[in-house]
Amino acid sequence: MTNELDRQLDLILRGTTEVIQLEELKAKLLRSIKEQCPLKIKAGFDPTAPDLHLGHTVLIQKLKHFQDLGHQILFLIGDFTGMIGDPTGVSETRKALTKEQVRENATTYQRQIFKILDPHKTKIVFNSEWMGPMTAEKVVEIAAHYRVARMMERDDFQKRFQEQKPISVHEFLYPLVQGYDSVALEADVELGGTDQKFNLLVGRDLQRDYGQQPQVVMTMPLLEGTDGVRKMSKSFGNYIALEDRPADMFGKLMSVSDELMMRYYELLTVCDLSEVKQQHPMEAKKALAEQLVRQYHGELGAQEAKADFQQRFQKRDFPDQPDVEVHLSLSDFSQAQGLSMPVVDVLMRTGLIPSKGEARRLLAQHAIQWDGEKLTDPNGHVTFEQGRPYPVKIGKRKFAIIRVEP
RNA sequence: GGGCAGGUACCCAAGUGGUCAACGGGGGCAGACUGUAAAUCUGCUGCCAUCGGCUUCCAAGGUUCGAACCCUUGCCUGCCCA
Repeated sequence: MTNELDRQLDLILRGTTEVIQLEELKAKLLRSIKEQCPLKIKAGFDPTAPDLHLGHTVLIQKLKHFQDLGHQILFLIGDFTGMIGDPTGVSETRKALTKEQVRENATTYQRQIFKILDPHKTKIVFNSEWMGPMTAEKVVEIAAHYRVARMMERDDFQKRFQEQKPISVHEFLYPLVQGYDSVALEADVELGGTDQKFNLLVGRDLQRDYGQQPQVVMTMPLLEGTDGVRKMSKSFGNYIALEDRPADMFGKLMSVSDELMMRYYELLTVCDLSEVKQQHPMEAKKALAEQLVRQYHGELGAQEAKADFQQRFQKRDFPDQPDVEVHLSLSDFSQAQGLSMPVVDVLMRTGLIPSKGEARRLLAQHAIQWDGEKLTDPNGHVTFEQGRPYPVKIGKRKFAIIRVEP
């Protein structure tokens, strides 16, 4: 039995930042083994961001570990919490999600997480289930379980308070609701990023107050985004989404610094790090990109992405698949000019450039290659031959084909 | 309820009557260099345009030849006092 405990602990503790309390975890595991009763493992997710990225997978992989060990995964979608709003200060008015949207987002979640988790063994729950019908009386009662001073212990509250930035009352409700979710689910363990530590701990306190065994809290490191500095997040734009096109995913992974690559290896794979270090960094990076793309897009996607990458960037060739193909017709040209058009207009037609000003800039900066030749005149024109495809390269990474149809 | 401070481009942040499409930093984009590395260096970074024009500095009014800058009201945020 101790063997089984060690075996489980080994996998569970891999990569975790902190476990509160380790002894409690051991006790729970032991009991679970003895009584053959799986532990309830809870992790909460925001319903407004069904666009999962690699940062989320650190946590999901950990859930997977628990799942493989036979425990019950509770994948909580915080639809109720999501309807109130998000606790990041400078928010605009957020639209309440409709039931349909929530259901839709849930489907999107499933599509993504089931690339990692086993759908048959994963229970998806919504906190609106118990929070929705809750009376105001009950809410007040829950709120009475927690003190403002303790609330203010939370880092970001404290920081914002000191910086004289706004904190809304409902933001205090956030940790409370999240904590109450643990009560409602009778969670044994809750997983979260290190930034969630405070919220996770509130769950422990509330469970204790409600006469339950407090959950064990496990925090996972936050994965740095592609900038290598800030945590991966959609709002920073430094993320690699699970549903990024294979080529994009591959490309984003390749442009990451060597240092960050090691971090990704550490948190996203089970590869032996010392072996990785033996390789040439570029080879190692390609292997990483290939491995991750394969996980989310399959073998074929991985191979295509790799080939596309090598062609586009390593050989600097025009890719087999341009980003867009533009078809012009004779009516796009004025009769007086024949088949000639200002370059700026042509570039706009690709939709790959936000404004004509941007197009001029790119021209002035020698970033436009037309049919194999650099164009540098912002006021220049190009002339077409009917039916012939013209390859255009915009900057380093955008490719288009333009053709005049009869 | 009262007093005070503040709301400027994607973010931070200068500017406080004309020389402001608005200093600087971050971010982004591009070029050089490369392993599409990262780091670094350089340039660009409201929109349209050949000069030049057009729409911006929370919102709406107002003063003025002229306002991001002054006045009024409103909205928003923080602090202090009750």
